[in-house]
Amino acid sequence: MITIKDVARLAEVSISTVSRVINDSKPVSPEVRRRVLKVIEETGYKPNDVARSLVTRRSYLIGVIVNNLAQSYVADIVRGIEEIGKMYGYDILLCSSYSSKETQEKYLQLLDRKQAEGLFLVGNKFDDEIIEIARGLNKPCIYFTRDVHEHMNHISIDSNAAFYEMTNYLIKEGHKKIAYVSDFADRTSVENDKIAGYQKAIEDNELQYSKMYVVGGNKHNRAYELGKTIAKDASEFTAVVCSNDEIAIGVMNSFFDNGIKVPDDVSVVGFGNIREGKFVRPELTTIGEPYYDVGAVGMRMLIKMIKGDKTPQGLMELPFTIEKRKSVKTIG
Amino acid sequence: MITIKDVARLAEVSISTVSRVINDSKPVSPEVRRRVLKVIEETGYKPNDVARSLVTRRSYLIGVIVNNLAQSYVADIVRGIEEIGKMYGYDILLCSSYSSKETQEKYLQLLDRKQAEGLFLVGNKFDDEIIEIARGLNKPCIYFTRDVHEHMNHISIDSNAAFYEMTNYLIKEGHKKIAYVSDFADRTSVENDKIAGYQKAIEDNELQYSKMYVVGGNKHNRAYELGKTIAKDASEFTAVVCSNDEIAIGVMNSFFDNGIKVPDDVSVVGFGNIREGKFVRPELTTIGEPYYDVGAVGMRMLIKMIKGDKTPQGLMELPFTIEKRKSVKTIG
DNA sequence: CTGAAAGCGCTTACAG
DNA sequence: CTGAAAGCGCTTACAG
Repeated sequence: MITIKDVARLAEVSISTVSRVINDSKPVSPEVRRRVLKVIEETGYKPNDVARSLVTRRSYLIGVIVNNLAQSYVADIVRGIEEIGKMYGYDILLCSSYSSKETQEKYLQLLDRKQAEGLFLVGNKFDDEIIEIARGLNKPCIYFTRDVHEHMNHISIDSNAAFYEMTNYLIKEGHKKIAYVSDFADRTSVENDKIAGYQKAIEDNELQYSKMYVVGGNKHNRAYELGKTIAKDASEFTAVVCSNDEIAIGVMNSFFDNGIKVPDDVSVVGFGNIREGKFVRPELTTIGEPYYDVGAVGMRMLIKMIKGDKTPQGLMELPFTIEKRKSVKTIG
Repeated sequence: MITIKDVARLAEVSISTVSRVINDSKPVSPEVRRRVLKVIEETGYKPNDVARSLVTRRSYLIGVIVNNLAQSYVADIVRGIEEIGKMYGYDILLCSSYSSKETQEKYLQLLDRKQAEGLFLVGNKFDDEIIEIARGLNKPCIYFTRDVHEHMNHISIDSNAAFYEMTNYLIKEGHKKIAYVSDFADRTSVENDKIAGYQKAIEDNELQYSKMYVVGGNKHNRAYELGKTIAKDASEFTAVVCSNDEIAIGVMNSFFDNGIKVPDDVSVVGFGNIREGKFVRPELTTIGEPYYDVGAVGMRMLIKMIKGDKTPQGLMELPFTIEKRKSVKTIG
């Protein structure tokens, strides 16, 4: 391995001078600069970032802890983080925890030891204990989740408004009997927001009907199973609003297999705009969160915080979109 | 920031001793060990991995360059890499290049400066020039791609055998007229393997019919467009073998929108077993590559190489599976 | 079992 | 504009 010392020796200058030309940190005479550059070129010397990091106390490493990279929205957020990071010279240390608290804690410690300058937690649920450990690290930290926590910088969309708007859209399309499918029995604050948005739309339009189902898990499979039950009630409503796209697709597939046609018999809408929603037939109408932007905006916030700006605390809300596709039918 | 020096001072020992108890590298008397541990506990001291890395010349960092993290198979491979890495204490520096040669090169340099101990390139296509730069880094490197390169450690499945077996499966189900949809006009060696496997099955069964389409791109959209053309010929065959799942789903969707029923009118099969294949209706019958294993096996190879084992060179083949689902019909 | 010292590859006052 | 020296936070022979 060739070091700054070798370059200095070969160029017949001090290592200070080599450092200066590498970093462009202080004036160096053209002649000397040329000599150093030539040696660097010839030897293929590359500065060792570990050594540099030790003295500058900068790692330019951002730790990203995700629950499951395979979820498409997670990949999109990570992409946003990464692209903005790249613009500012930050790199990503990726950690997938698969929702294991133990793994999350291990990674948090690791990121600390590796001198990560900032942290992202990306996923639906992080235990309060993990949040506390993360805070204890005393690093800039941003929390991407659908469940809001206090004391944390947080990026999200206004779920209440989103579900209000989506439900209103269904009503405008002529639907009067609209059911709702929730994810868990023990609701997160975000889920409560969603339900409240849905209910407000029902009430504002003076509709009577509103039926609620609970999946009791976020696996596609659970929604599929529940879908069989919902299918039996299908004559009671013309549309169903689902807490998220995974559920919506599970329900749609269950309908398909039980002879209920979407959207002819029942319209289905979701939330999240996951990639799969465009692959299923009919294509799923859903609420789009700007995941890439969530990552990008979060990264900008984080970089600001790393630079010492204390201002961007608290919650940041991004705009949502209603992705109108084929799973909703206009009723006469 | 609290350092090893602080701990040493507080515990009234030398920093050497502190280092020894942290790393369990040399015997330390129980009494002294207890004292040191107590101080560590009280101060919350955590070793600085950057400093440690500088002296040990170990970073325990593995650079992973992917083209697109949003592809589900990439996420699965990364998962395999990460989980095995975690077992051996290696961490992942994630770099998404989105197929940009410039970005790939930049990341390669970066990973070198960060002292990454090994490299993964994950994606369909990497330019030869990039491969050369990667090799020039002189680090253990593993290449995950569907296009085989010489001089590189490579993990894949036997595409030829996979397509042979899949086509035979269709024939056994009674299909006699089977078309093939290829991805690009300028074929990769893997694509040639696939086509050869398909053709061999046709020939071995003394079937006459074999029609070939070329998508000319790997976007779902392109396959959808081509699907319209294929739909017009639909009476000429009863099954179509697609080069990959993205194409298969594009074709299926095009069939759906053009009134061709899958599998009743035409059976469709793909390759890759991407997540979306289980979400579409009918569920896609496809060839499964064990992506998680690809990542895991690759990581084991890489770690071996890092440890100085020179043996695991060249190509490694993993078993494939035929995922029989709903997009194939048995013909009388 | 323990400590003093050298050194990993850099950056950065400081002095000239 | 340039160099000698100190130091970042550790590990590891070496000596005792």
